[in-house]
Amino acid sequence: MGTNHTKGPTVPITPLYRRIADQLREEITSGRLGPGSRLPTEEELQQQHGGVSRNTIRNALRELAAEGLIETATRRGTFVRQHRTLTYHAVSAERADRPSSEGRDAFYDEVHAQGRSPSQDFAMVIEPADAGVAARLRVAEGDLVVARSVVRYVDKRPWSDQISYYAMDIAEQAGLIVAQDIPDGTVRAMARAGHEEVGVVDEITSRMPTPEEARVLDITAAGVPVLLYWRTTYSTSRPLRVTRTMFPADRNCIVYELGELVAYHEGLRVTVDQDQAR
Amino acid sequence: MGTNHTKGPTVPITPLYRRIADQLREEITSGRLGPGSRLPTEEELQQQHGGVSRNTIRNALRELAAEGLIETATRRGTFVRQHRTLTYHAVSAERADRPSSEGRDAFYDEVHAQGRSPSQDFAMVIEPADAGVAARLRVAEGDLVVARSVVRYVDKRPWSDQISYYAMDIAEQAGLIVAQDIPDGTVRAMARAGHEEVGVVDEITSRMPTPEEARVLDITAAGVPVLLYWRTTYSTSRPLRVTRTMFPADRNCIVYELGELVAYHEGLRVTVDQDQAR
DNA sequence: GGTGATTTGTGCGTATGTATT
DNA sequence: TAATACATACGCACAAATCAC
Repeated sequence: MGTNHTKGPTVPITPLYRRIADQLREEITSGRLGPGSRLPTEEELQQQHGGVSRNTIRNALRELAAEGLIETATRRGTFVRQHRTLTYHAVSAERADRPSSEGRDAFYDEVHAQGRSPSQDFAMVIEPADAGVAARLRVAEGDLVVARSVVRYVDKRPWSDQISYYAMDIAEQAGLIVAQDIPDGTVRAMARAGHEEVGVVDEITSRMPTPEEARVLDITAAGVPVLLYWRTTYSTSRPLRVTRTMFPADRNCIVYELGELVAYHEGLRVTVDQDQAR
Repeated sequence: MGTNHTKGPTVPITPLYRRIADQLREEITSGRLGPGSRLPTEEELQQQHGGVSRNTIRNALRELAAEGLIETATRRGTFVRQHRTLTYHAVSAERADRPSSEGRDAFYDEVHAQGRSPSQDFAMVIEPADAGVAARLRVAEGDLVVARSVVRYVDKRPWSDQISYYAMDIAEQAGLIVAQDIPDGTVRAMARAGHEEVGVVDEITSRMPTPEEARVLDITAAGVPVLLYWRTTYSTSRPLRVTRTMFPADRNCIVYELGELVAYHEGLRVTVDQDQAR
């Protein structure tokens, strides 16, 4: 009540909780608090900073969590996040002479090569095209399109959420309207029906996930964005496919390899973590 | 003080602040609260939800801010963020027969074409290579490399933060150790010195910015990640250049156009916003 | 395998500062 | 100048999850 602790009559140009956050951040980025190490408890932090209120400490911690630097676990404490298993998701540039099969084989190969176990959930629905899909597929908004979705897992952990859209006529001709995975790949199925992919346009951006997206991709920590990756493929005459893939950004990296890369492949394939650890 | 408000004896499976956030999110995503529109004040929200505490409302709002959905301004209120000027940053796939000049011309053309004014701050320093640069450039960590950095602006607003690294010997031969922009482009300068870029490896990822990065890129709102884009280029025998570019993710999109795209260019170039608005 | 202690999660209340209208 | 509305900071209480014994 009357406890006026006349402590800060000075003008704290930067707020208290932010100064505390700055101090902790420095501990982390400098390496004194390495990945996986535990921070002091909230109460300890209160005392270390001259008995500030718990809310102030929590504000500071929330700041760092939003930056993706730490994560908290009830009862266990607060920990420096480790951007561990930074398996990178390579997207090789598709070439006209080597069409991939919707990436499925590539995914399996990639994951198997790393000694981990891939799996996936598949679904097919027919639905009206929203604005984004309609514009890319060049159909009218609301036209029915075939949507084939795959959620991929590595060691039972969700890795990517992908959905591909096809115009009705092409889907019918290529036999894509089946509620199962197409072993051979939809790309080859379309090619057999006379629709060969000869060019692609990729759009890559990023944003924070919705709670639903975070749930699907098992993003538990705050401060982890998703990578949004749209691929539109074309035959010589029209768009064939629109694929929208969402990745948790802390576990993935999109890689393009273009041109002559003998010099690249000669050297050892270095998979440095992409500056995630700052 | 002894006001024990025996209000919630029930088990609120989802916390109160989260339910309030869910409700507000629905208002926004459904469009009832459009971009730019103002939310009720915190006090109004308290009343609308049966007189909950202000902290609870603020928790809900912080949730939405961290998702990039809203932003708050002292005294003015809380607003639905508008992912407005979604100018997209096109990165055309470089081809061996058409090397670009470090992107500078491309940037100027791109921005000018949209009737906006580009500008940039340039700097050159010689510094030891960190682990990421060293591995990509295939020099030893700590070896001195030439770093040429550019911060690009569109209408005086920061757009990207880019820094390119060159091995010392190549930089000397190509005359890159000058503290000015090279009008012709460093790529052509290297080519003249016998180091021609014939292949590139791009790595794209995303994370939340550090406060310093947010300051440089003028990212004021919470919940806005940055796109991290590494390009390593190769001659037939070795890595030539490592370029690290950082973009605010809410204003940028990286685009690749690969293969034959007559069908794409025939149709109007649709620049749909990339699902940023959900 | 339960019990208690620890630690974060949620929610309440209050006061004052600061920027803007 | 005054009022408004968000920002920061203090305090408290209890719940829930987990770890150690």
